Amino acid sequence: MTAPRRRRQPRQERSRATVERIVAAGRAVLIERGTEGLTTNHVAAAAGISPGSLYQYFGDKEAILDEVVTRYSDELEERVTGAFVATVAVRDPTEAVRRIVLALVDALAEHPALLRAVAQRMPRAGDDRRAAFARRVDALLTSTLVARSGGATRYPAGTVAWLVVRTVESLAVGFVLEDPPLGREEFADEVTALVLGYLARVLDPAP
Amino acid sequence: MTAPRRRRQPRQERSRATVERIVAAGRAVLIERGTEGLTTNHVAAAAGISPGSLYQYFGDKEAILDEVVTRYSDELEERVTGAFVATVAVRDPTEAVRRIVLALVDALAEHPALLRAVAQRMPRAGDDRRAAFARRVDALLTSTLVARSGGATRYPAGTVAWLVVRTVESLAVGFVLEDPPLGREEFADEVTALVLGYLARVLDPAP
DNA sequence: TGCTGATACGAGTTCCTGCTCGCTTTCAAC
DNA sequence: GTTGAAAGCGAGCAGGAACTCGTATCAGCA
Repeated sequence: MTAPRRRRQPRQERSRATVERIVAAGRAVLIERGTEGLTTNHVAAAAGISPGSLYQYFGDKEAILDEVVTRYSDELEERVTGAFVATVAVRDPTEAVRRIVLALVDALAEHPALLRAVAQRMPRAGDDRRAAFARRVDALLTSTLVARSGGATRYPAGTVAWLVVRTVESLAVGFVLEDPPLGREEFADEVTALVLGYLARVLDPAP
Repeated sequence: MTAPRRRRQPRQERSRATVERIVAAGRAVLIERGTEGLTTNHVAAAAGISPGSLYQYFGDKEAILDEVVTRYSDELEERVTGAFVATVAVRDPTEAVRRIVLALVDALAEHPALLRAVAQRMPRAGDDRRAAFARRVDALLTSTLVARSGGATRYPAGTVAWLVVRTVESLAVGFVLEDPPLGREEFADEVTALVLGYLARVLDPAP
């Protein structure tokens, strides 16, 4: 049996605030000290709380990290989704893709340290969170593709979406975390060219 | 002062073999138990050696991991370079790119566990190894691009190489580590289409 | 106001890690 | 055969991590 992720449901307002403080502290420690420096004592100290209190609400250290990552993922997803939505009215595909790419880059660039910490966790096999996240974005893109192309695709849209999403994601992450040889605008232009070049080739019924 | 990476130069044949056993054991433990399970005791046990003997040749645990990662990187680089070389004679760009992609995927797929362990280390900021590796592949691609295009590029070849290399690399890693919705051959075709679509668009002097 | 369960505390327990050091064994050179 | 440096050993040390538990405080209610 694994430890319970949550020990107690906070009932009073006070304890709900404590949970928030713990999560915020976890995020802060992750940003300041990285994955290595994320110890329960550090988190407790940063939250202005005793180590024991952590375990009132979280089964173990991992559960805290999980919560932090989940919220961060949700935040990112919200912004990306927002960019998609804000873009449905944009006729020009180039402009649409460009905007989405920029939204992603900007979202990621807000907390490079957090992104780095999360990226380190990402490649885990059984990580449902990342998989679920990617799948939702896949679905988003898939439906967009189908809508824009009128359903006339040579390949299953899911496959195309998988490639495009991972391409854009990893390029954006790389752009934020490494020091790339191009600027933000230029990056967006290039990625847009990359994506559209591929989509044009793949979506057109007649190659 | 940081610990010395190597303590003693092995003089006798016996000790040189010990170093090899340590590195091999480190690799094996990394594959079997992942980054978490890579403890000095485990490595020593796997090498059939006492913990103390590790420190005759390696300054600390990190130095062992470094050596394992270095050798793995070298191995990968060699195979990728080999694919590039074996491909210079191939006229058809589609076929050339396809072969290189397949070589990369196959190389990565040989030890998914090792790849996962290494990928986890990768996103570290100050990691020179990965940066150096990527830079060498960049250079390789850059020169290939310049050679094939006759020097007539709209963009600095280095920028193009950065994008292409990171795209292919991360797609290949994703293909091996996640469970992707396409097979090996199909994957190679799609990545080739993606890359060539971009290169065609970017390299042609007249769009 | 006094009672009760929820909340918070934090020193302490347990465990396991990386690493050391004094000793023993091996072996090449003389 | 002798010898001394190289190689190897492995119990054990120091440290720090995650986590516990007996105690104290607090908020809301009769």
